[in-house]
Parts: sequence; C-alpha cells; structure tokens
Amino acid sequence: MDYVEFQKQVSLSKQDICREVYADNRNSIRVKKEGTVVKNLERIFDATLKISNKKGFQAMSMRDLSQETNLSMGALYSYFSSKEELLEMLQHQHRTITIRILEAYIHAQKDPSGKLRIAIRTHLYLSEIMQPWFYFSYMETKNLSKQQQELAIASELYTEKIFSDILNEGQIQGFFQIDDLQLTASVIKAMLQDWYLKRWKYAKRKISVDQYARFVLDMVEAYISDGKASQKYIKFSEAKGTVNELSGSGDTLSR
Amino acid sequence: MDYVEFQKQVSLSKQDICREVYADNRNSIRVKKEGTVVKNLERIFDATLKISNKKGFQAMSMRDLSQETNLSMGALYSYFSSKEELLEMLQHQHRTITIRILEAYIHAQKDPSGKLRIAIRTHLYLSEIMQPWFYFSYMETKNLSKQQQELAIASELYTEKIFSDILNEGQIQGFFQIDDLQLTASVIKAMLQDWYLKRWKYAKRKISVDQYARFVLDMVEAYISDGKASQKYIKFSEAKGTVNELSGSGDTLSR
DNA sequence: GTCTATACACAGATAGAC
DNA sequence: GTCTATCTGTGTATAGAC
Repeated sequence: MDYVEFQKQVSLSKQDICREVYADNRNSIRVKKEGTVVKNLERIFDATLKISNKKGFQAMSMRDLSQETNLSMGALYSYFSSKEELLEMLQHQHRTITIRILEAYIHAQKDPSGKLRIAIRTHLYLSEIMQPWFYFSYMETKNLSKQQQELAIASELYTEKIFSDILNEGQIQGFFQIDDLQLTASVIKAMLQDWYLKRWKYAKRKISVDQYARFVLDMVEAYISDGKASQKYIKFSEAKGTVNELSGSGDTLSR
Repeated sequence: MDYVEFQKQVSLSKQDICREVYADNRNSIRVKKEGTVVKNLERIFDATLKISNKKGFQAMSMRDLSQETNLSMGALYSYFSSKEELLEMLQHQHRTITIRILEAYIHAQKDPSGKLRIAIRTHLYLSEIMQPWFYFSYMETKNLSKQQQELAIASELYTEKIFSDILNEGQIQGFFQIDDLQLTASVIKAMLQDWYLKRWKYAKRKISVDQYARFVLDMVEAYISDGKASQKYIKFSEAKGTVNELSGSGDTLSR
C-alpha cells in the first residue's frame, strides 16, 4: 500500500466528516436542514483549522472566524453554543476517525510484521490527509477543560498501546527482538508525530509521505530485527500485504 | 557522561540566566538595581513558564502573572514594555543557551561517534534541566511576530544541521552507513523533542533521562552502523569520552 | 437560518501617588 | 521601585429584526 492507494481506499471527504458531526450533535445544533449544516460546518472547520494553526485557537477571535467563513457571529452560534464546544467537536472528531481507521487497517493484517508496517503507514497517510486536524489536536490540547484533556491523553496512550501490542505480539512470535516495548512504541509515535508537526520542513525539502514512511520503517526494522533472518522476513512480507477497502464517498480532504 | 555529571558541570542556575537577560536588556528594563532585577526576573520567568505551560501564553493574562509573581501590573511593566516582549525574551534566551552549551560540548569531542553521542546526551540533559523553557519555546512559536518566527525556525534548522554535520563527518570517515543524512538528523531531533514535549508520560513511567538517552543512542546506532565493526567502535568509544567543564555557579534550575 | 446591534466582562497598558 | 486606579480596545455571547 502506498499513499495514493490509501487515499482511494478511504476517500474520507470533508462532507462525510461534517455529516458525522451533525449526526453526533443533533441536539446542540440549532439549524435543522442537513444540507445547510454540512455546508456550513465544512466552512467553519476549514476556517477554524486554518486560523488556529496559524496563530492559535485562543488567539482566533469569533470575529476572525465570522470573517473567514462569511457567516455572522449570530449564525456561528447556531452551530455550537460556545467557542469551547467548537474546540471539543474538532478534537473529538479527530480522535474518533483516527482510531476507527487505524484499527480497521491493522485488523486486516495477520502477522505482526504486516501489522506494524500497516500501522505506521496508515498513521502517516491519515495524518497526511488530515494534517490540519492532527496539528490542531496536538497544539490545542491545553485549551481543553480538565475533563477533555483526560480524553486527549487517554487517546494518545491508546494509540501508543496499539503499537506496543503489535511489538509484543511480534516479540512473542519471535520476529522482533526488543528490549523495551513501551519505549520503542513511544519513539515510533514521536517519529509519526514529527511528520504532521513539522510539515513545513518536509514540504520544503520535497520529502513525500511515502519516502518518510519508508525511512521510518527502515529505522524501526533495523532496531527490532534480530539478525538477518527476521529482517529478511519483514522486508519480504512488505510485498504481499493487502487491505480491505473501507466505505466512504465524495471528494477528498485536501489542503 | 551521565545526567548527574552534566548537572554538576554546567551548574546553570536561574540567577545566571536572569543576570544574562539583564545584561542583554539594560536599556529596556527600567529598574536599575541588579539584585532586584535578577530576583524579580526569576519570579517573572518562573511564573510565566508555569502558567503558560499549563494553559498557554495567550491565555495567561497580565493579572494572572501579577498574582503569581506577587508584583503589581505596574511593576511588571518596568521589566518589559509589552507582553510580546516578555515572550521574545524567553524565546531568545532559550535559543542562546541551547546553542552555546550544545556547541561547547560537541567541540570538546574529536571523533564523529563521540560527537554524536555527546550531542544527543547534551541535548537531552539540557532539555531535562530546562524542560519548561524547551516546552514553552516549542508551543509558543506561533505567538511570535513573523520576524521572530523566522528566528525560531532558523534555530530549529541550525540545531538539526549540527546533527547532520556530525553524521556526514562520520559517514565520510567510514564509521556510519546512512542513506539520507538530513532525514536521519530530522528523526533524531524528533526523538529528542519527545523527551521534553511528553515529559508527563516519561515521568509517570519513571523513565530517567539516562535511560532515554541510552535508548535513543541504541536505536540510532542500530540504524547507522554498518556491520559489527563500526558498531563495536561506537559502543567502545562511549566509555572514554570526557568533556571540558563549563563556567557557572549558584543553585541549579529545577522544577 | 441569518443578520445587525449591543451587552458587559476582561484584556493590555499607563499615569501618578507613595 | 512598586502600587492603585483607570483608560480604552477587544473578547465572547445574545436578543430580536428580517
């Protein structure tokens, strides 16, 4: 699987995301026509991510948002009851999508080597498609309430555990040779995060997400491989992995 | 060199830092008694880092800062002319100290393996001593002016170049075997950053900075080593490195 | 469903007493 | 050198017209 293939498979559109948000918030959103809601939520999310990722969510005023979306402040407040709620909607949606897609792809794999490979690629590819969402979630965690911060932390640890579970499985089955599973999973996450946190840098250098994925895999494999045998196995298994297609339609997220 | 040894060598105290800031800003700081300035700057910096790292610099009001420092708002404004200037002081000081100490330690090393090892350890140890400063600089870059943001980016790239230069030297001398120098330097940085960005996580798991340093070194060495020979060389060279002592006095930064 | 106009709380910053 | 009191702009949020 490469990035182009991943994009086709998930075809995760902005509309899809906004429809899902509407479904989850029918009570708090005062506007009732789905078409209108989806259209405006898309503008609101786009604008929020754009402005916040430039100068921070706290620094983005509702007047800024009003101008960027071409919606009045009154109109904005019929889609959420407070600025904080807008923040929570974005964070929640990001977490939900990430977990869902990551798990779907990993579960389609049988062996630990394939799982590890696909987990790393899926995370990178998803963060490529939804870069503004990933960046936003990371940088704006502080602005959440205590309660919502706990959720963000739990999600971070959960994702890490997905990786350490795979590593553990591979260790038990004798494919990997790892001293500290948790620490290994932790730095894998750090490398994945760098991709969306330092996007400007990689873009400037014209590093593609596939190049980066290849690099991370090489580095991780060099560390966890116990001699030539298991290393050969991993390299070989990269060729034969397949993934079930996932549902979705509409145009893709881009930025 | 381990962390305890590093701490003794640098003995980088809060007073030292504040004295330096005073020296750099004699014109803009209205208070003239050095003792008073140093004492109050220390309170101001402590409070700013504490509040900002919890809820963000933008979200910290001058009234928050006034309460935490036990200084009136009027008093605060005799140490800086605007909130933005306070931000710049912290960022500038952090960059200056980091570069100075990193370079001092690296230049004391002869061979690339020693340089790489000491560069990684020095960066980790310094970010351990000054964790609030590192975290702050990373998270608050957005709030800087365009001009100041350029400086922050330049600094980020400069640090990365320190690493890629070392890797390049090792490559030329035949110790390292690396496909992409820049990408390798980039993920090394990502791993170093994770240490101060996710401090809560490592603290909870009781991972010491020395454990983390050992782990990063192992991972990097596994990747850049070309067979057993060079790997042995690196491992061996770890034992014999020494570093010149650096000046400084007073109590150490802690948090 | 969206707009305009406005309430009112709080931000950063300063003047002048002590 | 520090404080108190206050100026003025901007923030979030809402009411009520259309």
